[in-house]
Amino acid sequence: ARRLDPALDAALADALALDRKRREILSRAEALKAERNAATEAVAAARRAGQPADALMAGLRGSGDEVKRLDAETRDVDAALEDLLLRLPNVPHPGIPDGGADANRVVRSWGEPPRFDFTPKPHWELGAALGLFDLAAGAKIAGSGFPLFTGAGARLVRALVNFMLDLHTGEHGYTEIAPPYLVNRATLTGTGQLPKFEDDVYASPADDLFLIPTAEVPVTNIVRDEILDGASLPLAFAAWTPCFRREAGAHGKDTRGLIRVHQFDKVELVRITRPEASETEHALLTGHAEAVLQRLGLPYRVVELAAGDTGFAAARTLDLEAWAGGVGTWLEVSSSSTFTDFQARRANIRFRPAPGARPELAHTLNASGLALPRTIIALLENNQSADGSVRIPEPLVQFLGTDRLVPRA
RNA sequence: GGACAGGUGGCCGAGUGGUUUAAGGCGCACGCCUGGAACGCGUGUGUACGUGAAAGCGUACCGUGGGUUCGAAUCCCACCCUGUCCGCCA
Repeated sequence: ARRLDPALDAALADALALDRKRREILSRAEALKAERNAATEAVAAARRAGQPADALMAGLRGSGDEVKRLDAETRDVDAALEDLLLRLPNVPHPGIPDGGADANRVVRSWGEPPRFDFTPKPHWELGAALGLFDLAAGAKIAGSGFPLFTGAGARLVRALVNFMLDLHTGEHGYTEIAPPYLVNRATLTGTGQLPKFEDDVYASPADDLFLIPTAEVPVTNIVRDEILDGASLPLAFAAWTPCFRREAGAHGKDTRGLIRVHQFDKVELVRITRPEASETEHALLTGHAEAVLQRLGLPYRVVELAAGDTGFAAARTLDLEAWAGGVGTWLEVSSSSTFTDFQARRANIRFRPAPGARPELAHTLNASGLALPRTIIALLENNQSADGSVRIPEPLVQFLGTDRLVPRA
């Protein structure tokens, strides 16, 4: 109800009805199987005793048909119920605001948006003059929204990736992962993209594989169908991957330059935790993403999403929005979410709290740390000078080999 | 892509239609033994669903999904994965 979607109530009612039906059929099937097992055992006992069992066997002929019919019915109901349940979103965290995107609230901000004594340029103009990317070439090769970075721009991508990975693995304690970029259905179902959002991901139908929209997908699924040792938690993984998103219907507004693209690089942070730790883990995780912005000296604000603006799988999401001084807007460069046990239930991710104790569902969390194109936008636009050159933040200098990008003659 | 061999509990490994309640071993837990330990001996050792207040009872699970049968870890079919060799290839 907090998601303001009346269809949810109907779906819940359907699910409850299906569950009742399933239990009823299952009870009948199991009672029949218990009978059959006893009868079968009688046949075995007779044969062991050397007595003829033909009469017993003849009497049982055809008795499995009803079991088979009930099993088939159970399968059908199970499939219908599962499909329904897989399309239900997570329950919003009780602490977040009701309402849609207009109810989002800024919880804190860091840094000061730069003031310019000239008219700042948007990143697509800066990038063209600096020779950092060639969007026309990308469009020719693949299509609109597939950026092609060149020269120092390509090296800037590599520099950011190296800086972020070194920070998260070296100082924040993450284990680096280099995962597959194509994944199967079970994996995408585990993190919540399937079955509901199949239209949003690129696919290779001949193989029934999908290009990852985020490293969250392969990395969270590392522990799918596992029972983890409670003492090993929390798990913390950092992964740099390209991300592929169809962004169907997103053309037009806010898509200029690198703002919204079909392929982009991102460093992703994933944490697998005990349920009771997930709220403090969420704060810790968000801080790890914020550290990237702070080291780069990029002003940002932290926005807590209202229930109606929170994604399908998340219970609570904090967006990090960096100020972009050229286009003059806040750009989402990271989304830090706790999924409570939503993904863990779908992906069957459990842990044993203590030796010998029953397994429990873990909690999963992830945050971008960070997405590259918008970080590059903020970096270029905020650090520009009147002459079109761009100052490079100190942490990137060693990776980029220069502290200033200068327009080509 | 082709050929062959495999996939059994936390691990190793036996098991070709019903004495399987998955042998045996390792590991782990508890107990006995000991001044304490090792050794030895004994007991126990999964997951999910249904039912029940609970104890318990029932059902399913030997890569996955179907099938044959009164009955399947075992027989049949399809698929997935691993290994070895061949082919192709960065």
